[in-house]
Amino acid sequence: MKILGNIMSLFLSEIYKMMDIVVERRNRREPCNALPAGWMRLATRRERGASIGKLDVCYYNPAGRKIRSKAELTKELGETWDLTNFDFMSGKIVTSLIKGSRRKDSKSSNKNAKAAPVISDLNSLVPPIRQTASIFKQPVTVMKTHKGDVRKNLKTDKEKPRQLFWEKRLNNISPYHEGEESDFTMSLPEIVKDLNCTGGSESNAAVLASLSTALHLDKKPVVGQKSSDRLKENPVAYLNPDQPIVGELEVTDDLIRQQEKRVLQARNKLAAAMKTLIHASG
DNA sequence: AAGCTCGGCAT
DNA sequence: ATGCCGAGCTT
Repeated sequence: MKILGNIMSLFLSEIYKMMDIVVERRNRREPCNALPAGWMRLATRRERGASIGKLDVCYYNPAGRKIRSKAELTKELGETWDLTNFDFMSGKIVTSLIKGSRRKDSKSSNKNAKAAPVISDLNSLVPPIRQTASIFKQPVTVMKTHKGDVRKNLKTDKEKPRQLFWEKRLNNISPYHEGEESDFTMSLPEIVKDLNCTGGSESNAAVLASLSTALHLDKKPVVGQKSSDRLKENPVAYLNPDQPIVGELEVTDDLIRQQEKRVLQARNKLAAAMKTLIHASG
């Protein structure tokens, strides 16, 4: 009986070895690009025992110390790295963890669709969700003061909660191109002004993140924040979450004409480049 | 002694 | 069902 069990587990471990070739390479530390540089991920398949086949995942910090749980990882990185949407098992940032995302699963989507692009890159464009979720169940008492008022109030209060200054959470993320030095900097136009209340020397990155996200995702016009001294004292009350964290933008006709000129120049440059390209190839 | 692996408790 | 960690086992 015992011999049969041994043969069985050997047989199973062989199957899992074969599966690992397709699914995931075993016993190999691999860099994890959802974590800071130098962090490695290791997945190990259990080969014997009652829990045979189970995948154990651990991480190694740049110093080589082993991290075995998300709790432990948070203890080490929580201050410096946003792990809200980090999935410990897969080592990737998972869109399904982001509140409000309703992505179709791969089975029901188009058969011809290519594999999803690196999800962690996409997520740098998604404004992070509110981080005040409590692990404890919070009791709620509904007080009915006026007859018939409750339903009406629920409807008007349905606005989604938002996090102010979520841009600060993108401070550790910077764009880079493979094989190039990652010293990306971008100067903003004169009319874009920091609100001067987000604090810190890295606020320019936050402003840029905020502005580019607004331009990329929102359909509303980007006009900036109404200038107010009270904003610095109480951003919760005076910050407009629909707008990027820059001062009120004053776009003059002159600026528009300047920009038109630059676009025209760029188009001419592109046309010339294409012309020489066609000439050279054809 | 350090690292690996699996059991088993907690959630 | 699954995350987490203790402890026995291996090197």
